[in-house]
Amino acid sequence: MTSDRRPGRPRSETARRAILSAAMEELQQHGYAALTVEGIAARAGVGKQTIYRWWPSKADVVLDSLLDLAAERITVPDEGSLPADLVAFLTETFEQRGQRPVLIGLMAQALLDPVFATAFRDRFLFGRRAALREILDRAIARGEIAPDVDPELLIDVVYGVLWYRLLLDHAPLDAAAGRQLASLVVRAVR
Amino acid sequence: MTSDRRPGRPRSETARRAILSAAMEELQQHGYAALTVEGIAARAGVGKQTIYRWWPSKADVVLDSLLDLAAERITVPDEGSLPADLVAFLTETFEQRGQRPVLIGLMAQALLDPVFATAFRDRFLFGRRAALREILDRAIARGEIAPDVDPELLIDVVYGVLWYRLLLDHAPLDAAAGRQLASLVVRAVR
Amino acid sequence: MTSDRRPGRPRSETARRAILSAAMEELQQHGYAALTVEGIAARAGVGKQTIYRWWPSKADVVLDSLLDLAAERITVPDEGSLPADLVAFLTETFEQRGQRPVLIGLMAQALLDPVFATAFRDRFLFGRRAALREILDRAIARGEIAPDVDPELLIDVVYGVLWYRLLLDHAPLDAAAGRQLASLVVRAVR
Amino acid sequence: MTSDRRPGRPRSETARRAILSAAMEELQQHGYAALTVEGIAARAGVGKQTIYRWWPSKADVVLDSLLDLAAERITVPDEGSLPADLVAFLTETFEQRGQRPVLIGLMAQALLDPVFATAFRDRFLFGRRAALREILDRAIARGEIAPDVDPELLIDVVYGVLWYRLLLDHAPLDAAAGRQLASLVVRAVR
DNA sequence: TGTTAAACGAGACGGTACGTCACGTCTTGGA
DNA sequence: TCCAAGACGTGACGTACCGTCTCGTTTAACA
Repeated sequence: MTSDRRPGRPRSETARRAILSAAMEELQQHGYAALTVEGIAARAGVGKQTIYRWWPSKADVVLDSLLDLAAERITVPDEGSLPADLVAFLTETFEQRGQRPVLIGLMAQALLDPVFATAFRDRFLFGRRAALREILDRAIARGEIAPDVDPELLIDVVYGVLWYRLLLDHAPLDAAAGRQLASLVVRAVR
Repeated sequence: MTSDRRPGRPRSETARRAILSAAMEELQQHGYAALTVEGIAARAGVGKQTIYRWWPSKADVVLDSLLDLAAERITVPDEGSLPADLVAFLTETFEQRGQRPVLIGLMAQALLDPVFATAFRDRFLFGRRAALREILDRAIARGEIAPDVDPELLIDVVYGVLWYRLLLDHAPLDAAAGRQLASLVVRAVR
Repeated sequence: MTSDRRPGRPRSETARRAILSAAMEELQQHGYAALTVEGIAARAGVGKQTIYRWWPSKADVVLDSLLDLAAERITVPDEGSLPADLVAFLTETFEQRGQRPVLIGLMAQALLDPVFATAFRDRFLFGRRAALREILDRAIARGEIAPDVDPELLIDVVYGVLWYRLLLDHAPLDAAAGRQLASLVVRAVR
Repeated sequence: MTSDRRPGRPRSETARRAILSAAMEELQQHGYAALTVEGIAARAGVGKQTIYRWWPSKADVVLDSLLDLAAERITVPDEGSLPADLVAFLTETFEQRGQRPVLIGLMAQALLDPVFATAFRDRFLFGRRAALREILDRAIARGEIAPDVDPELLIDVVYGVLWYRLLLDHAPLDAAAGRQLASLVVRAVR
């Protein structure tokens, strides 16, 4: 067994955390459009180079902040029936108050930068899809979903509505909306 | 009846068209992220001021280009039944090949700039929603949609899936996808 | 006869002067080593790009400042005899108090940057040499300089001593030093 | 008698020599302007700290390299007469081909950094002056120099011409130039 | 048929942030 | 204690665009 340390001064965990926090604070206060690498560095008390050394863009910093925060929070309910699972999952998912600035900022960046888009999909969005897929797979096993319904389309419907409302901000995004959508989905798969 | 002419040299229609074309060409060639006002002006053979005189931002130029192109193309099918209408509407809507760079660019801008977001919603997105709403209202009148189904949620489902796939680019966006979604919606509203 | 104006907004004379003054002030206060383009721009109330648009480097700004100031000051004495001319020329030339920071800064830059070195030679140093050459040519015509003495070497001697003392700062650089050198040169050319 | 050893690991002579060589190689290849501490360290296979531990700046490294190389080479001729000594000294001194990049780099640094300027003067330039002074003192003892001629000024003349040509690079710097200057000096001191 | 006034092209302007470079210092494990 | 390695805070670099401004020129309606 050998030491897995690389030579040289190790990466500063203090700086890493200061950067992630600073990014979230700047974002919450001034919005994603006003977010700058220089601003993050200044607030974190860190050199710009320390940011560029570890993250290819400011969006990747924000994504890491989000993943750090959301790490523990993905819970897949297992209530025994599709309607119960869906309501539990969607009411929780739809109550992402405060996350809107983060999510639309990341999405904006993903739309402008294909490289980041891949990271965003793989590290964030696809994880959420997998959680929902688990619920649907259990429902399929129980025979709660008609065999001619494509579960991937159902996932698109659920997250489509979520993101569409997140982006347009034209309709409420809360537990009630989650319940309403859950009931529509249940109706559609019979 | 009065002359609506203002004194001075009138706005140049030539310049206007050159700007809209240049914007679309730049966008198609280099993507929205690389679009700059200076680039548009240079390609159009126009001074920057001429752009700023008539549009508040480059996104508004692109939106105008899009609306110019799409002006005639919003047709609301009326086939006599919800399934037929939906299939007609969605197969056409989902076949927007080539429009993706424009649409995701505008959406990115809308996410970053709340002022433009309003313009984008009011001048583009809500128009699309209204078309679908017309179809649904006719179906409701015919009794094809259960009374406890909120048509606005149905619209969110349809455009949610459309935009979600447009943004993520993880699943096909074509006539087949349109038909699949149409059949799911029909199933859900019974 | 046509207007020789180029199209577009003309160069701002105000900005030009503000930049040259700011450069000289910064240089006098903090020295050439601490001179930065950002510092000049900030003090002049000007964007950095306005400096880069017109000067390839900060050294060229300083050189322009120097030439602006020194424009009128090159006077070639004509007293009728080599000793008198030399004393007049050297006492004046050697009394360049306050210019030392400027001159050694420019020389340092010229040593580090061959492109600027050419500009410095052609626009400043060779002009000084030409003035002395005029004096020597008159002396040659009068037969005051032995024919086997190369006037270019004499110029090197005079400016060599000047610059060597400027650079090393090990010996006085004043009117007395000028007189002493003048008498040595006169002695050498007999 | 005590051991002059300090505790701990002794300084690595290997590293010292690698640093001096690397500095000279970088300088000869890319010029002084492109010389960096990081570049020297990388080429020498040495940590940056090892350089900073022993030298205050990169210029001091180069100065040490130069002094290492030039250690043995200062020879003061003693031919019995001023003209012979001067010709011998100047022809040798002026033939410093290959040294130009080193010398102008060090001079540039000295002009920008007063601390290094002192080191450069004391450790390099004044040693050269002393050699010439020895020759002149012998000539004074022999009565070859008129008593009203300041030998320090003569030294300034000689090194002034040398450095002025080194800096401007406008005239040859070779044995012939050395002989020409020697004959002018001899003429001037009669 | 000139006068008036706004739009036009060109491009310079004061700014902001970018991503990079090198500085000189600090912090590891190993010699 | 020194060494190689390399991360750190710092600060300036030169560039790209922003949105505004100031030129001389063009183009129409009005006088």
